[in-house]
Amino acid sequence: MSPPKPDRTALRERYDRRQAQVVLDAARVFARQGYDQTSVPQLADDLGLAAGSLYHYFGSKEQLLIAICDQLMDPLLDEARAITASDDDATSQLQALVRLWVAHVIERRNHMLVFQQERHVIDHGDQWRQVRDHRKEFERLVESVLERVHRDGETRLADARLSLAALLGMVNHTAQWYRPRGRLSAAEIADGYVELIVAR
Amino acid sequence: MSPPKPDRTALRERYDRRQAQVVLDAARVFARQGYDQTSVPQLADDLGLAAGSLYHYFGSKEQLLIAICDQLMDPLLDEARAITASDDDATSQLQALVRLWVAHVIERRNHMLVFQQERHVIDHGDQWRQVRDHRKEFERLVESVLERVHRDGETRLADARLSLAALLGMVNHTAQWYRPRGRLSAAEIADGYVELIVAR
DNA sequence: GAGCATACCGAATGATCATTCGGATTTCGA
DNA sequence: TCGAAATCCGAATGATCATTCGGTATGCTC
Repeated sequence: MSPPKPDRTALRERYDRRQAQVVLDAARVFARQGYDQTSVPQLADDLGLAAGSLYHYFGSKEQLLIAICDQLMDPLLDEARAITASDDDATSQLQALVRLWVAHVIERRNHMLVFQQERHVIDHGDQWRQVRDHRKEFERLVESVLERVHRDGETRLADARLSLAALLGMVNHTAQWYRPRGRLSAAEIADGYVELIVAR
Repeated sequence: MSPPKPDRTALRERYDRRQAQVVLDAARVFARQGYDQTSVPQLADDLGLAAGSLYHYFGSKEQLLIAICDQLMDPLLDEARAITASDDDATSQLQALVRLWVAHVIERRNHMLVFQQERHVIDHGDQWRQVRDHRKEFERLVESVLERVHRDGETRLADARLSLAALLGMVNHTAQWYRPRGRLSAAEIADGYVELIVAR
């Protein structure tokens, strides 16, 4: 792993772009074959590279896995922060948040599948603190919005934490059944989920 | 793998019991460490056995994984069949089904976690047809009950298939957050889920 | 308690894997 | 177009793993 050294901006950008593309492609392969069942030479083959070349972009197979999780969580977390910082009422924030979230899960379906498959590594690994923290922060954002909806008397369930668990479950599960060109759009799915949680 | 040959019933039973216990223990270890990250010698060690001894009960590591999935799905499917064969109205059947299902997911939490982690193997492997078929049949049972609830005009969502996806997501996700001695009982959780889906 | 099938052991085997590295090739800046 | 840096290659390395097998220990049946 040896990214360009000085401030050669153009080179740096090319490197970053290529790296991001490798992450994207690797997510697709891992989602289908499994992270552990995919050897590095085989992965490189699928990406049109040689085994050694991958190590130009990633120090190890595990760091590649971390990069997949970062590519999933970082932009989601950024946008979620923006939504929850707005002045809208809690229920509107919840709807915006779930729409964003579902769209993200669908767009990065492969990342989600890898993320879920490797839950045990993420939960226990030493190098995984940042990924864990980001997931935790995102869940806390959803939780706090949901608690405000609850205080406004607009949740269906008496227990706000059960609402949270249910919402986490259904949204994240979307990655496993959604197919492009399906009957429902991301927004329709998201609005359905919100309708289940929120009392009208 | 050499189970007792003739009809020595007592021996056969002892063998089966021990085998089932190995499956149970293996599920716990795999849920924590991951199936691929757990070597057979290490697994054997955790079970208080030697590596070779495991092969007395299982022809391969993959067959052990299949046994874990069978131990999860088979009893669930049997009980689900009984519920959906009853004369109760659709909504009552749905509640009974979800209660059973949540209780099962909680009781066999480790199996569920392994099942979810190894989704890609189950989906694509050759020896996995039976596990796939059983999962499919269970989902169809839930689907058909849900469709009847829908026809009775008692679902919250206009789309019965979205209700199904949401329900599958939240129930299965329960394995990931439930802790024994938690605030909510299995039945309370199940009833909460049903409350979200069904219009009162 | 003799005889025997079962239950278990653990070192040996062969395959596979992640990673390394010396060098070939390509691309970029000037 | 030229030199240097970046990119890529792929065979070699050392470790790890699933599985096997020849053998011992255990405990049931008679």
